[in-house]
Amino acid sequence: MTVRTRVAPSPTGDPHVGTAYIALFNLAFARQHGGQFILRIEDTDQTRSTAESEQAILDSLRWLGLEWDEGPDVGGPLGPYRQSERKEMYKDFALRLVEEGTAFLCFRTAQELDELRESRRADGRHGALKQSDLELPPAEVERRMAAGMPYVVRMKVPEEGVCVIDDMLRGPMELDWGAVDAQILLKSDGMPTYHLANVVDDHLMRITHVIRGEEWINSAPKHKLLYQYFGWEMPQLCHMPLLRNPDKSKLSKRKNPTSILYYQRMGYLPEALLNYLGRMGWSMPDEREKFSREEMFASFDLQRVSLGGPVFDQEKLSWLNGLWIREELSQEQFADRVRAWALNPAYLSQIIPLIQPRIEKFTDIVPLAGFFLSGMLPITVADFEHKKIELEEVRRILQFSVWHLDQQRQWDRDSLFAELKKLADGMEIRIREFLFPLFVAISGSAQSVSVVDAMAILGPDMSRARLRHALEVVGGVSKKESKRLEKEYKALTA
RNA sequence: GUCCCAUUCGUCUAGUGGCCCAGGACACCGCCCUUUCACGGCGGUAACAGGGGUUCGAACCCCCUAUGGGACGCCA
Repeated sequence: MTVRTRVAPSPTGDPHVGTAYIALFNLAFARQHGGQFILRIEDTDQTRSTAESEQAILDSLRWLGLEWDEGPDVGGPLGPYRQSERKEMYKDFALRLVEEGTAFLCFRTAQELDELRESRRADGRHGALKQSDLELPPAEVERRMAAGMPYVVRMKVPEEGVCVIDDMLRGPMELDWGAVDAQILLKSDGMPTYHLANVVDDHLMRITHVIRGEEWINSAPKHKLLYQYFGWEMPQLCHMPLLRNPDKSKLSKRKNPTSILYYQRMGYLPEALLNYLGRMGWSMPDEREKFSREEMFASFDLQRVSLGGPVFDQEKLSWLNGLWIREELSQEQFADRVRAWALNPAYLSQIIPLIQPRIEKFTDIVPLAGFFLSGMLPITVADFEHKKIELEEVRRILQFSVWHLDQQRQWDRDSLFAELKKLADGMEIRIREFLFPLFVAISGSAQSVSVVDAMAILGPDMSRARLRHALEVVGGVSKKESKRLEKEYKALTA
């Protein structure tokens, strides 16, 4: 038995807890059955992943105690799409379907596609585009081909009827073919889409079980059809519930820290975080709350997964982490863990250049740089008093910064400074005044080391969490106000 | 909008037709322990989304409604 999950690097490169969540259940299931667990990083688009972001995912999973097996070599877990012979392989598979008549070349332009979808919607039909919608007169095809216009390979999809997908937890699910697009298999740049790569790889790697997030249910019919077209056996599918924000929406960084790196920086033990993820939608037969990876694997039973999307509750995670710290660590181990957490050369060497020029004695270190070892800072609204900036303006600066930094992909000090400067200029606030609330939010004080350096060291999720926390401390932004500000912000950044 | 998936205390969950006027955990509240606080111990508030069936009997099976979420890309 071979179980696999696929992970996509997030655009910001942060390893997502949802990734670890799915990986955990794949691994548990595989280990329980003495099978292999294969991890693949999927990024045929190559817009998200960099060598660093891929490495960050692998490192984070390893930190959590999740391991994976090598399996049959189909490019390895990292960047198989960079290899040109792979690209050719997928192309060959796609063309094979074209020859067999289950896929076709499509010369439609992006604009035409928009119009087609628009008219379908206007008619009140399903939005899905089928082969019949996409067909062009033969003469037009010839003209476009002769003109060297780009084309894609699409799979043919039944116009109507239902497709039954068997889910290990949900049983048979009936999906309507009418809602399924004639899916693109090969993009005009010759790269496979996820759907094609997914099916081809799984087959080559002899995957027998796929455990993935619920968001994939709707593409299961495409996958099933591809298996049929190729004449391959399809793996068993299992769709796990999605982790949720406190407001029940899909866990997202705008509402909740999602990066494993954040929980690391926050001082959670990997065992505790993994334990907590294991409690999301799953329970031990004896309902105990605290259990190790090995204990979980020993009693694992996929049927005990409950399907309601669990809310990721940091408070309960903290309680569990406290349990692990108190009950599982000797004093020696405790010391080792703290060293590994932050009192290590790699972390300290980032901080030292910032504080060394500013202190007179070592006892100055904690007052000046203690915020590097803290979680949420104990700040109050009084800390934001400033002789030139009204509280209202503080709120505006913090809110704009939160929005702006949410979209920030590069998280080094120079890009951060450049972006914040741009924002300050747009708001017509002098940078030194603009930065004041950020200093308080990030470091807890207006007299501190460079705030952009601090943000770079603390990382995106910790920085964002502190800014959001600060925004709450100064009274938050009402819904009405938020709408008005958003308009203003959009005008600024447009 | 269309399709799909889900729905037990605020949150995580147990529960697969009688053991359930629903059990545990976090959070919250109270008491005890204690020179403070925390830890720990004890106790409390608090839920089967609603309506119809099926059945001697329903949190559990079926249907409808509601609510939440997800998916509808040359993203994954």
